[in-house]
Amino acid sequence: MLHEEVVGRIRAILLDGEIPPGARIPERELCERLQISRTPLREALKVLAAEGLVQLLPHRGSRAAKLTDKDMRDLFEVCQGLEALAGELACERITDVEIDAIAAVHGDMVRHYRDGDLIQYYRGNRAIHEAIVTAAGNPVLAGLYTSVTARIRRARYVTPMTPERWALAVKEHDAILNALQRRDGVGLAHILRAHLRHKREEVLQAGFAETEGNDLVPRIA
Amino acid sequence: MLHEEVVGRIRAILLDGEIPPGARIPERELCERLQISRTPLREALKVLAAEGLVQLLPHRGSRAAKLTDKDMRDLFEVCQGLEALAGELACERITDVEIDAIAAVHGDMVRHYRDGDLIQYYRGNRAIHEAIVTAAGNPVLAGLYTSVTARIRRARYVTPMTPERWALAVKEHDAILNALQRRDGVGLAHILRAHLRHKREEVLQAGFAETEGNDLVPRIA
DNA sequence: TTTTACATTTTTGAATGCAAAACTATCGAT
DNA sequence: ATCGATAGTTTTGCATTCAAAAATGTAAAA
Repeated sequence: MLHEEVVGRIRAILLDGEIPPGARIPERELCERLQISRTPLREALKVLAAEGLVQLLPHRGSRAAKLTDKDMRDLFEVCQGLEALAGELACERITDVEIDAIAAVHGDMVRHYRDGDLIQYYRGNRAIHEAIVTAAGNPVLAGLYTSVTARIRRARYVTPMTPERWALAVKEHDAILNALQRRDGVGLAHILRAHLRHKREEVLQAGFAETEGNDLVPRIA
Repeated sequence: MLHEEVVGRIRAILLDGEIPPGARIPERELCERLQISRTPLREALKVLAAEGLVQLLPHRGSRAAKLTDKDMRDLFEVCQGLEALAGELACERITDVEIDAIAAVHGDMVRHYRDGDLIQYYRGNRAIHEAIVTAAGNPVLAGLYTSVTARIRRARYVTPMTPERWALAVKEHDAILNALQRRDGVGLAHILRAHLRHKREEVLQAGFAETEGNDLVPRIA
C-alpha cells in the first residue's frame, strides 16, 4: 500500500466519523486493519495533523481533531473566500460544455429538491460547488478547497434544513447557475459568498460544533 | 528535537534555497546534520511534501519542489484571494492600536524606499502584509497564507524592481494604509489584489519560475 | 474512605535492521 | 564506438526493536 493511499484511507475513516472527533486514534488497531506497521501509519498521522484533521499530543498519542464554534466559523469564512475566488476565475475560464454539465446537475438537483430527497440534493449540490472550483483551473486553489471543505463536510452536508432555508438555497443555486451562464464573475462571487454565509448560520445555529475546548491551529490546511 | 522543530528546520533549509529547487534531498546527510535518525526525518519530509515544498518520488527519494510558471501563477492567484479576504476581515476587526502599528511600519518602509534600501523595504513590506492577515483574526486563513506565501517568498521578495515599479508599489501601499485607516474593506481588498497582480507580473517577467517540467500538484497547501 | 507513594504495564517516539527497488558500472555484442 | 545486458552497489520503504514517558494499578498511610 502506497503512502498516499494510507493517508487517504485514514482520512476517509476520520471524515466518515468512524473515529469520532475527540476520540483517541487506536494506533495498533489501525495497523492491523490496514495491514501496515506503525512507521507508515505514523507518517500518515503526521500528514493528517498538518491538514488539521488530527491532533498530535506529544507523548500522548493522536486524536481525531474536534472543531470549536470558532474553528467552524473560521473555516467557513475561508471557504467563502476560496469559493468566491473560484467563481470569479471559473467565469473567465469555464467552457460552454462545462456550463452545460453543471446545468444538467443543477436540473437533477432541483428535481431532488422537489422530491424532498435531501441526500441526493446534497450530492448534486456538492458536485456543483466542486465543478466550479475545478473550472477555475487552479490546482493550488482546488487543493486548498479540498482540504478546507473536508474539515467542514459533515457540518455542511449533514445539517438538516428547514423548508424555508432549503427553498432559499435552491433559489441561490438558480442565481449561481445564472451568473455562471452569463459569466458574471463578480456576481457569482457575491452569490457564492451569501450562499455559504447562510449555510454557516444554519450550521452554527444547529450547534454542530464538536467541542469548546481545543485550540487546534494547524499550520497548513 | 520535537517533530515540529524538525519540520521547521528543514523548511528553513528549503526556503533559504540551501537545497535548491529540483535538487535531491540528501537523507543521510540531513540526518547527521540534525542529529536524528531517518524515521523522524522521513516523517518531516512527508509533511513538507503535503505542504508542496517537497516532491516525493516513490522509490526514488525526495527532491526540493520546483515551481513552474503555471505553479507560480496559481500560487499568486490564490495569494491574491487570501490577502483580499484578509483585508476585508481586517477592516472589520482591526483595532486602532494595530492600525497605528502598521502605520509606523509603513512610515519606516517609505523611508527605506527613499534610501533605496530594497532589503529593508521588503522587510517592512512583508511585515505589513502579515499584520493585515493577523488582524483578520482567522487562524485558518493565517495558516493557509503562511503556507502559500512560503512557496513564493523567494520570488516575491527577491525579484529586483525597476524604479517605476517600485514607485508604483509604494503608492499602492499608501492606498493600502489609507483604506485600512478608513476601514474600507472592499477598497482594501481591491488594492491588495491589484498590488499582488502587479507583483506577479514582475515576477513572471523576471522569469523567476524554477522549471518547466514538473506537474507537482500537492494535495494540501 | 480518601489520598499518596511506588511498582507495573502500556504506549509513545526514535534507532536499527532487512528486503526490495533503483541506480551504477562493467563487459560483451553489434 | 555505441548500445544493451547484467552484476554489484546504493537507496528506499517498512518492520522490528529499544528506551523513555505516561498511564494504570496496588498498597500503605492519613
